[in-house]
Amino acid sequence: MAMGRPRAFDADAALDQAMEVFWRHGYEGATIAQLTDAMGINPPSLYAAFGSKEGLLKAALDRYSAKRACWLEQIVSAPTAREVAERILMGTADTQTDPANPPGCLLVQGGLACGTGSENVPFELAAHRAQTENQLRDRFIRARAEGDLKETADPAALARYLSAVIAGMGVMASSGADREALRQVAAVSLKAFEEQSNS
Amino acid sequence: MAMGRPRAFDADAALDQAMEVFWRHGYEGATIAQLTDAMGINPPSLYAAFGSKEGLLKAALDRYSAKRACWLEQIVSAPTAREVAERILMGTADTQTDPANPPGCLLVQGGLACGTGSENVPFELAAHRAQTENQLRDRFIRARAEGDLKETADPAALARYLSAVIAGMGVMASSGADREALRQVAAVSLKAFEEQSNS
DNA sequence: TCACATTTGTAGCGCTCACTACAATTCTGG
DNA sequence: CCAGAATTGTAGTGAGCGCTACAAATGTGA
Repeated sequence: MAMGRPRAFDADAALDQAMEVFWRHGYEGATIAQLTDAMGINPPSLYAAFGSKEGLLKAALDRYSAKRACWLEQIVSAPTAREVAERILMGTADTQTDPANPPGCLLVQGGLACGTGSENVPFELAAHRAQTENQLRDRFIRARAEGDLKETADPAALARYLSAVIAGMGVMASSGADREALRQVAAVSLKAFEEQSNS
Repeated sequence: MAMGRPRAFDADAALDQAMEVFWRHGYEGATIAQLTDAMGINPPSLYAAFGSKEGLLKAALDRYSAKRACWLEQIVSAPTAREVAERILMGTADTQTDPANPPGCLLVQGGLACGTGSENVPFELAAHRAQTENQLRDRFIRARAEGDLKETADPAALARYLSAVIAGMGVMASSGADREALRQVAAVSLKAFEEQSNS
């Protein structure tokens, strides 16, 4: 048996470039030509490795989520629910205005509404956003069990709330809001949290 | 002088239909064929009346904002800042899940990131979103002057916060969140407000 | 009634899109 | 060193995009 010509590009590095293009232009706004240019490969290589434009997006989303997972681990390991909220809100304000990346969040700007033939792209993004919300909810359930959140607090509602604020910050960042503006939003959001907290 | 053949369609009614298409599919996802079908006219009529696809979007956005303006007037006429916040949050939860419209908000799903040639579409949407934020800010400045908000409260930050939460609710609604979920978010958001309020 | 101004419907323009056929290239197993 | 397997670069493919030329239709003013 022969094993064939080896791939001449690094799939993860190429995915990082594709991620940035989707992030900046959205799924429908990103063209194959832009993607292949950024990835430094030709269309046949792209299709051999990822199957389709949508397949490439899914791979990029998985990579995005994988990177994000470590970051989230750090955040939910904070000692109290209030501190989890503070870290994720302030952290979001910083990462969404990090000049190393396009402004905002790939999971928001990637595409909330798409044309015929790409109807499942928005669902795909939503599924990834839900990961964060679920992780927060689980953390807050634990926080309530530990007496760290009031008995009357609703962990799922709090997680959903943070998820909404984070998405909203992404919308603001995508239209040019600066870091200070996002931190202000984070600071106000946090006040809603302190009311539910025992710490 | 002759006045020419009169237009055979109602521009506002046609704009309502176009608005819905942009709302559901986003700017780039909406095709001229879908738009003309929904509007009940042919392409030349569309281009004679609105100039271009982007011109049509702007007209649809203006109409969207005009309708929204009355609604907002009602809201900022509430007696206290806290009640303004409650009305706009709960009202948003309802309108963004109104089955008469596509879910979410046109100013969010219309297009946060677009491809080459449509770079100003996201800015256009952002400008319309800013109208709401400015109106809220002005209302909160007044509220603080009236002693209705604490002296330490920052009207601009509060308006920005509400604007972010509303955008975040739009993101959630676009991916299928139901009315109850949005109301939960609204309820939690409101707690951040009560802390700044004297009523 | 007739010249003129404007809209309408038909048909199709050039262009770019996502995607691929194909042959040359580059590797491994024997 | 060669046969086979996989990737690479070139050069397109058909389809759908935003948009428009053109002639027929429909109104107004003189």
